[in-house]
Amino acid sequence: MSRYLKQTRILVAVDCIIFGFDGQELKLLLIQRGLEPLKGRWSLVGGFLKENESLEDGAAHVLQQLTGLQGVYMEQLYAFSKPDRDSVERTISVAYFALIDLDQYRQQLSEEYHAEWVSLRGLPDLIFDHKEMVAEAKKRLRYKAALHPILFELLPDKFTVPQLQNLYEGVYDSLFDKRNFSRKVLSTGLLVKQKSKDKLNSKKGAFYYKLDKRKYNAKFHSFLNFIPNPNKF
Amino acid sequence: MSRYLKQTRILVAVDCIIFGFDGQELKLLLIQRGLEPLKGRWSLVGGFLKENESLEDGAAHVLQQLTGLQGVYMEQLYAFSKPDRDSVERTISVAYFALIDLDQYRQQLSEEYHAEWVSLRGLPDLIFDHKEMVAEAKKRLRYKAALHPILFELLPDKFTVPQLQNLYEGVYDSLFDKRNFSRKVLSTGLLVKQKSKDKLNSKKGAFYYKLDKRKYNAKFHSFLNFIPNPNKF
DNA sequence: CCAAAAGTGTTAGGTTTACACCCATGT
DNA sequence: ACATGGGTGTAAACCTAACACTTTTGG
Repeated sequence: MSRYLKQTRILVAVDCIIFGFDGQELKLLLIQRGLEPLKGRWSLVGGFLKENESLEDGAAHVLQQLTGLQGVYMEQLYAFSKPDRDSVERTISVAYFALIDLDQYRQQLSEEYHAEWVSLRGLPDLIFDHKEMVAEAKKRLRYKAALHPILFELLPDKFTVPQLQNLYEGVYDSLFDKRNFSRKVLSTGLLVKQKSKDKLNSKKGAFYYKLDKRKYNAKFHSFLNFIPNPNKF
Repeated sequence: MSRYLKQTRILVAVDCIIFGFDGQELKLLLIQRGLEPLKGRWSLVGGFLKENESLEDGAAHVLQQLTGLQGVYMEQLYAFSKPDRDSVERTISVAYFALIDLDQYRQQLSEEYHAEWVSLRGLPDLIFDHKEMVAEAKKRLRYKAALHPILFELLPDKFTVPQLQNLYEGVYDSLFDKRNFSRKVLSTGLLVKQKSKDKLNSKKGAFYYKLDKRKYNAKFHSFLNFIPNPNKF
């Protein structure tokens, strides 16, 4: 293979903003950095792009290494490229955000990486421009969730409507009317009511629902308007 | 400065999908490639990222070199990274799309680059994965224009409502009801009616409008819903 | 005077919001 | 029996879409 002459080759990294929901609040999966410099400081999960990998592959590898999970929802967020963003060497980083069902992932939290789920409020300091990346990811998540049923990716297979509302309220840091919320959600036809109830969060119990995968895939790109007054956000 | 050891450094390019509107239809600014291989084949405008440049800077430089324009609307589209996407050498390319007022740019079309405005229907073959980039850019433009007043960036300072509708109809390849369209558009409060009329396109003449820059900036990120039945698209 | 494009109003249907009470059950 | 959270209905305001006729003027 020939090459382009006299051009600068640059390190390319992938960083993943991994959101999870524990039923109460939104969390981020962070690690304590393993290499010097800045060893021990909090950081997003990431890695350098390998010779024969696409960015999508790279992001999937990063996630799989850390969580063991595959087939997780992931989306390219943005390519960050300020020349001095990495203090060691010039690196551009393409950030991806991932949504994972925190329940499905209770395994070893890869001791090896000192990974932890950290509440989105009160994040610790992060290295480089990772804080900016997280801010962008939050913005994008809010934007997208206002229009598309993306937040289901954060929930387990079976979930209740109050749980779902809780999640939306967490993401938008507001309270929604439960009558309007459940009507809107159910009217999409995306949910299939189950016979069983979740009895953990109330005495009466709340019915479980499952996603109708077929309709979910079909309507994923439709504009659905789950939250009231979206222009407030 | 120290460096990361044993990591692969990769060529990083910036490619720009430049949309323009000539009053009739949407066009793309393409060039005939200057370097071998594939010399003379149609290509997006692009360049390699320089040592001390951010991607945003790189994209702005590319655009400025070709058109002489600055301060143009631009947005990062996506980082394309298939290992074999460039047949010469592995390169990742971060694509940006730009919207420019074709009138404001009637100058030399930089003979030097063999640039041309090409109609979006019936594009020629493009090198590498540039066709895919264009397809993504079209998708993004439609998506975004359904929600935000982004298409004004393609119009001259003064424009008429029928011209604006024309543009929307071009982007969505459909016809909209002019009564509903003008009501929606005017109800945003974004437009300021001028005294003068455009008499080129009709005998009666159509009033010119200008953007209220203040309100435009304020409402740019609001959800505005300019087109009917957005879920059709 | 005619063709061509601009401009404008109404109504019906649907969607969104605000709001309050009853239900089931574990303690 | 009571506290807790789950579940449901209605009416008013608003928004969207469908639809047709009049105006202006250059040729």
